[in-house]
Formats: sequence, structure tokens, C-alpha cells
Amino acid sequence: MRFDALRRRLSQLEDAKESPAGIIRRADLKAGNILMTKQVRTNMRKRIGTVPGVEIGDIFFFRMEMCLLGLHAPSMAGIDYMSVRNDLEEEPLAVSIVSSGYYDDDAEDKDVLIYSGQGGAANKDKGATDQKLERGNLALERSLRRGNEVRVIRGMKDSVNQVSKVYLYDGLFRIQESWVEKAKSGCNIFKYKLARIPGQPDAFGVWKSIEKWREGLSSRAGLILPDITSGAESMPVALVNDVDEEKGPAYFTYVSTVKYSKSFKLTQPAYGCNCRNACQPGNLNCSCIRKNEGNFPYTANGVLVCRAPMIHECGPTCPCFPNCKNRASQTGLKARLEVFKTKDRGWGLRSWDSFRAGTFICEYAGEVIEKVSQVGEEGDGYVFDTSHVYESFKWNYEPGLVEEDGSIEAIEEPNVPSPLVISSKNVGNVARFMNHSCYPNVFWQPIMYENNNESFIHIAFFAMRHIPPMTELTFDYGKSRSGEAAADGGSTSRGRRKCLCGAPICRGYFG
DNA sequence: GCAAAATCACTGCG
DNA sequence: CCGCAGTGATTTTG
Repeated sequence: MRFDALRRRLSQLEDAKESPAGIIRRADLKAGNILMTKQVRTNMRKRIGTVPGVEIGDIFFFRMEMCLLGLHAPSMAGIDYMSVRNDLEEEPLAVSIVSSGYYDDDAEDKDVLIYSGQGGAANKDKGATDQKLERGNLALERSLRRGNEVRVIRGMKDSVNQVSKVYLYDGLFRIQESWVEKAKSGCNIFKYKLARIPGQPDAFGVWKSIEKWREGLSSRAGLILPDITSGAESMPVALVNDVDEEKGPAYFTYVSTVKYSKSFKLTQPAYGCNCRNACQPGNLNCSCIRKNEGNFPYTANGVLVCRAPMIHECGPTCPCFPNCKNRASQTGLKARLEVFKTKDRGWGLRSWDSFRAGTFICEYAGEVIEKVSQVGEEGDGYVFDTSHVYESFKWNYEPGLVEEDGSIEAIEEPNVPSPLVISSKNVGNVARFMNHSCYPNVFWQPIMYENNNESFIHIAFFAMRHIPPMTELTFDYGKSRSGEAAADGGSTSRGRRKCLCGAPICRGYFG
């Protein structure tokens, strides 16, 4: 994650530069190179089998990430191998492979992978040639004989952003057979059949199931409602219960953004920018960028660079186009979310799509309320209270703002008028179903933008790290600054609640 | 120190 | 506005 923080920061700095056409910006390589030279990496010794710290189902968005973790060392090549001594001689054995779609692999089955050897592909200098039994191909051949475990990483198109790729660690496989066949080019290529070792948790299997639900080929088990938003969002949000008989949460009115009633004084007079089509990173004439201390908050592909006390986005009355990158939290749902029944924590929220760290997920919609008059609502979990930042902000998206050399600068707490209390008991959106965790994968970020000459604060949720599909989305509800949320002498039903998040670092209570 | 492996951002096309 | 193919500068490893 340190890699990605640095990569985002470098992207931000690169985006801000005057970029002559033709220059290709590879912040991933730059970030990788910096961390490599600083020796910020793990599992440098190659190994067969499991890599400490990497779980089956973990996802990555750059080859460099897997390189730094020691999951798959080569920055490009699909086959990683190491030299192992047997009784007589040293021989190369394959330790991990990446099946990314460059070759004609057969990767449809979740338990069997037909993998192509490396080399021989045509490029601009020469045509296709026969593959040779050397390097990775030789290592795979030797691994077939040895029967050692090989880590398999599957590279796929990202379901949300079709131009980018996501890499899924699918666990350990064993090579069963190999053969040579003629490719379309007419040249010989090696093929290897790998079988997934039984007993490992599903990873690619989950992705395949989602694919089927998406195409409507198989029905979703436990589906109650195809869309609880009734079309209020840009994407449908399914309601699913495959745990018990409960038919759904209590009734509420679905809205997609926060509602301020007129009586609130949390707003302040404001003005937008004067940019004509899209606000350009590095353009300090843009007042919205100036409000963010000169830093454009998002990278070119819309990922939040760093958590900040406040992010200033362009608003409805800014003259820039709606596709201006500085409106990342206003473009509606991009991922296919579903509300599902958890085993022991009521309803929860998860996604069919994966999220890369820093991706906008959804806003916390609801009604801004007076905390004092409606404090009785606090026990039911439908209140977002920004005064509970004390613990929750400690779990930074990053330890802070990452500088160009990889060093980190601490960041401040959110800059929101305390208290900003949003109730989603009667009126709300998907965010009201997100449960608490002491080790969350989502964080909240105050965002301000202007509408009708007034600025409004919105609470937006972003992915704290890469989140694989079907993982429950959770954020830290935090702890009241006073330490005693029920300080008004209220009943035990509100205030601190027992935590069931199950994280090793669980605080025991929240709220 | 060079060759091999293929990535990923960007551009233009339909 | 979308996906797709084409292009170029680039990395770590052996």
C-alpha cells in the first residue's frame, strides 16, 4: 500500500507538470524504482509456495506491486523461477506465473489453467518464432517433473475501468502435463496444464460467479430485490439474503445525496472556479485547485491521492464540464454494490466489482440533524457523527502525505464543523448499511463544493486499500471525543456498543 | 552489461 | 463516449 500511496503522489506531481505530447508517464515504474532502491520490499528471497503476508484472493493493479511483495519478482515476464539444488545438479523450478491474456491461455475454468510458455511472440522487429525450452519454459518443465507448488496470478480486465488490469492471486497449483502445439502463427508453443490444489478458499471462482450473475446466466441465490434504490442511483443495488429468512431492512426513503434543511448554519458563502472545460492539474488560476493548497486531489484516472482535512471539489455552478476530474464524488455509483445479510451484524454492504485504493465508493446520504435534540437516535446505527473522529481518523488511508522521495508527512484531522451529524434513519442511501470495523477497508472524507453560492459539506467514502469483490465494506465509526458517548445519562442501548468486527486489533467497543 | 520478458499510459480510429 | 489496436519508453533479472 505504501507503493500505491507513492504512485498516486507521483501521478499527481506528474499530472501537474506541463506535459509535452508524447511523454509517457509511468508513475508505477517510478514508484517501484524508488522503493526498490530504498529496499522497501518484502520476501526478497524467492520461495516455493505461500508468500507471507499475501492471501489468496488479494488483488493488485500493477506488476510492480507484486514485485515489491515478493509474490512475483519479474517486472514483465510471466514466469518466475529460481534455481534449486537437487541430488545431482542445480535446476530451475517455477515459483509463480501470471496469466494475463498476452498469450492464448485457456483460463476459463477456476480449477484448471492451460498456460502458454514464454517467448516467440511477434513484435515490430521480427515475426513469430518457435518457443525454446529455456528460461521459464524449462523451469515449468522441471516443475512438472518435481511436482512443486506454483503460485498462480490471474490478470483480468478491471470490470469498472476496462482499460486497466487487475491481478488476482488465486493460490497454489500443480503442473499436470505439458505439450507442444502449433499457435495461430504456425510456430510451436509450449502448453502447460495446471490444476488448483484442493482445499484452498475460492478466489477466481468468486469472480466467475459474479460474471455469471452479471450476464444473467445464473440467478443470484437469496436475491430479494434487484434494486433497493428504485432507480435513484446510476447502478442498481441488489438486496440479498442467503443466511436466514429476513425479507429486508425496515423501510426508509432512498436519496442519493445529503440533505441540508434551511435552518443550518454550516454552510458558508462561496464561489466556484472560472475554468472553461476541465480544470487542469497544476493550473493555479483555478480557484478550486487553490483551495486544495495547489494540489489536484485526484489522479488522472480519478483516484484520491491522499486523505486531507477537507477536499474542495468543483460544484454544480462551476463552469467547467461535468467530466472535470475534480468532481469524483459527484458522479454517482460506479460499482455494482449489494446489500446483504451478514451472519451476526445485521445488514451489510459489499461489491461485485473490485476497488483500487483511493476509489470513490459512495456518499453518506441522509438528513443533517441537530445532535442534541435527536440524540436518542444514536443507538440504531443510522447516524454519522463527525465528532467521532478520534479513533477513526487514526486509521489513515496512508500514514500521511507521501513525498516524491517516498518519505511521509503527517496529516491533520478532518476540518469539519463539529458536530456535523447526518441521520439516515428515515432518509438515506447504501452507505447506511455499511458496518463498523476496527480494521476497516473504507474511510470517510469530508468534501466541500459550492451550489447556489453556498458551500455544502458532504461525507464521501473511499477505498482505503485494494478491495477484492464480495468483501464486506466497513469503516471505523470512531469514538466520541468525550470518551463517553452516553454522557447525557442515557440508557445503555445507545452510546458505546459491543464490537463484533473480529479484527485482531478490535477495540471491543465503538460509538 | 546486454538481451529477454511484456507492461501501461496514451493516442487515434471507428 | 465506448472499446480496440497501435506505439513507445520502460523495469528487473539472469
